[in-house]
Amino acid sequence: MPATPSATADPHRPDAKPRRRVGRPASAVLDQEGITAAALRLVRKSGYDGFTMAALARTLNVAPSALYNHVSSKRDVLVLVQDHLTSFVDVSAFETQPWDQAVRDWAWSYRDVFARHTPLIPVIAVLPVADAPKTLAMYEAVSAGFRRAGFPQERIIPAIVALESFIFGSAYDVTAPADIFDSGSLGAATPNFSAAVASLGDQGYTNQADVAFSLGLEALVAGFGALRS
Amino acid sequence: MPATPSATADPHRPDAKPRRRVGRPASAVLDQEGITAAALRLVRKSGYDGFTMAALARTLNVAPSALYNHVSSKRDVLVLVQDHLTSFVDVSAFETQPWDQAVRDWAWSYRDVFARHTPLIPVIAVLPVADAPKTLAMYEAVSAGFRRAGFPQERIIPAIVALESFIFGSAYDVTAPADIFDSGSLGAATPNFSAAVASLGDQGYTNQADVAFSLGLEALVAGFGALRS
DNA sequence: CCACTAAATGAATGCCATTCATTTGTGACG
DNA sequence: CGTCACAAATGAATGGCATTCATTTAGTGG
Repeated sequence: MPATPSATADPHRPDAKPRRRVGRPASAVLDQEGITAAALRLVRKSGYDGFTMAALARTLNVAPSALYNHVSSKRDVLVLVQDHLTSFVDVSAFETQPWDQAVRDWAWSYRDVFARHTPLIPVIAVLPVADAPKTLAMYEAVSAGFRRAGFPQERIIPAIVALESFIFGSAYDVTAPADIFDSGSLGAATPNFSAAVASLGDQGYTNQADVAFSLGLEALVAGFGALRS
Repeated sequence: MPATPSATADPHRPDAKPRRRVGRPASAVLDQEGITAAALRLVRKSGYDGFTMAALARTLNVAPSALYNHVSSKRDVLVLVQDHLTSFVDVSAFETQPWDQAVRDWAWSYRDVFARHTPLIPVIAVLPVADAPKTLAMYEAVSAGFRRAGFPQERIIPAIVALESFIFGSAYDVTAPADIFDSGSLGAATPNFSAAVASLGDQGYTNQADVAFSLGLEALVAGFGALRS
């Protein structure tokens, strides 16, 4: 039975000094699961700017170099976090709902999860699925839903990829500042754009991001729905 | 007449030593335009990994600290590069083609430009338009095209945002490795996904990215086209 | 003519990911 | 039961990075 990684960390006292003597400890302090959990906790608390290998090591009460016995790089840790987060994406609707509603539920859930983790998007987008088992499981659930809905085999992956691209791009929108469309002093030179922006009213940008996401998602669902046989 | 930034750099000889004496030079060596051009050249040659303030300074034959008289951070340089690149996006079809074809031409052009510059996407996606005049000009041209095509004012921005989200996400796909969907040893556990992947044949991934982009784009064009009055 | 400011240098600063030598414990093999 | 390979920790480098600051020099406005 491997030691639970929290066994040596005491969250009550902020002593935090790595008071462990040199050499292999009696029972292992670290493992990938513990590193992943600590990384996610750290990101939630300090954001991706505050997420450094040194800070991660500190929360685990360990020297930074110890991490490299379990992961080979910081990117490796991000991959672990990414895959873990993917398990929070809700694919259950593919079992319980008609195809179009299942896609909606999945897409919103997927966007919401990664809107809080946009620095992972460049990592996910080019990550081989073999390196991320939980992500692969999500694809399997979605693919199965598409097949049951009558999609021709060779359209399933392109449709999922297109949806995913839209989802990733939309995740960034959620985090954009509210005044992103204020043209400032240049507004006079862009009458059409400015008028279009003015017609939006002054809902928060998150809401605006939701409007755009909904609009695009409905178009994709409608367009792809027509492919079913 | 300000000095052209290439005047002091000799691309024939790789001497490269910043042999300039301390103190303000007779005529300014740097300006934002020159920095932007050099940054783009550097990125094309060395990629975003090789793009450091020190390397940029070296190509300009200048000490790194000199850059900070003209930009306030590395991010600032990236914003300059981003805005410059946006002027390469082709919006001319909005003047010459019917709306649907104009959107296609613009979207493909936009994707192709930023597929080679994906590290800029996190910057663009949350950048206020007021900080990027050429980007603003692109939005104006696109907005005008949508208005002329009969879009209701308040749908124009959401539609453009949705298209842009799809475009940014799709730009990442272009750069993904060819074997991104190989499930390796886990393939047995994901029959639906594996079958869908197998049905794709073995075209390169760039082509696969094009298939997905085309599929999604057509769905969005069709869906948004229905909004016109 | 003089003060101010702009634009360069070069020397720090502090942070970061990563590597390496070293120490110590564990488990497998003979 | 001993020893030997390996696993897992420490702590001290290493080299690179963006950025800052004091300093120097040169134009510019009053």
